[in-house]
Amino acid sequence: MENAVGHEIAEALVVLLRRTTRTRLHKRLTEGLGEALDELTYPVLSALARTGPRSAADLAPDAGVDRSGVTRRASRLEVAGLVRREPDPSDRRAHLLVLTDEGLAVVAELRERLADQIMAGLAAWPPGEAEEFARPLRRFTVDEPFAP
Amino acid sequence: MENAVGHEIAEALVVLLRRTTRTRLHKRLTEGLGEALDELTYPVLSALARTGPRSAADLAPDAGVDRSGVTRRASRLEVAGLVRREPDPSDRRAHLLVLTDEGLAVVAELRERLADQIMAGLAAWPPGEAEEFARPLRRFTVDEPFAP
DNA sequence: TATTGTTATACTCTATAACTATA
DNA sequence: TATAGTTATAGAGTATAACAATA
Repeated sequence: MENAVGHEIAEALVVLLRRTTRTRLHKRLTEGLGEALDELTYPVLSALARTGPRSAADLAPDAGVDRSGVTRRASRLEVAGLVRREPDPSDRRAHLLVLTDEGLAVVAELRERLADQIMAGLAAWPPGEAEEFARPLRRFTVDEPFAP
Repeated sequence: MENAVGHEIAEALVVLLRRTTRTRLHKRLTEGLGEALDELTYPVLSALARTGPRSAADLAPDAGVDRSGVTRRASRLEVAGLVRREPDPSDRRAHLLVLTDEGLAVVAELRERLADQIMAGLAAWPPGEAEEFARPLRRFTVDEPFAP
């Protein structure tokens, strides 16, 4: 077979990118953390934690929706007290979305859950293999796979 | 930091599982292969190629929708001539979804595209690293990550 | 004139619940 | 009675296009 490695990675990716993989993971992660937190609001919260306070327009590409989508999701998070809106000092048209203390705590909890979940799944792996896996996986995603 | 490896894999996964990653990939893969082929019908075609002829109910979990969703998507593929329905000899309630010759050709083309796309993105990697990455990635997905 | 956040509209896709036929 | 495929319905979420305010 030509390009066997490409095919092997491809097959794994198809499984990993299934819609149900994403949905299951997010459902499990956000379980019991309040109604505001689900598959839709999680990426907004997560992106905000990764990059710090940003406007909806800035956040949109990272959240995977357009700015109207960010508005809708952020409003749910705001009602739940996880996010607040602040005027942007450098642009009076814009608002900055900022994680509240409770929002920060929730993000920390989410990250712990995810990391634990993953390591639990890899518990049967030989020692050191997880580390060896993490490095190229990280590089693979940093290369912005399938970017436009 | 506690469980650093878990956190590292987690961060990479969050990026990889973004809705836009999935959408972009499928859009690029199915480009120019006819209107019937898109993000929705691709998983049906792909699962069918992986497992051989199956009923809609059987296929549903792999396609990530319920059986009514499989019916809708399979009907689009049938109109396009990529899939045909055959009576199930062992159960007269069921129909088997079968790839046509054209469907098989399209799947082969899709697989080539995906594998090429991936290897192109990894072209800058040191020799042998792609192979080292493929093995644990495959194991990771085979372990049914985040299964119920 | 362009871009901000927000909202209303039209559209797509889904799961649910029906339905008939068969196990 | 339960399960097959299919279809209609209701609900959720999106992008698009508007809007007023600011750049």
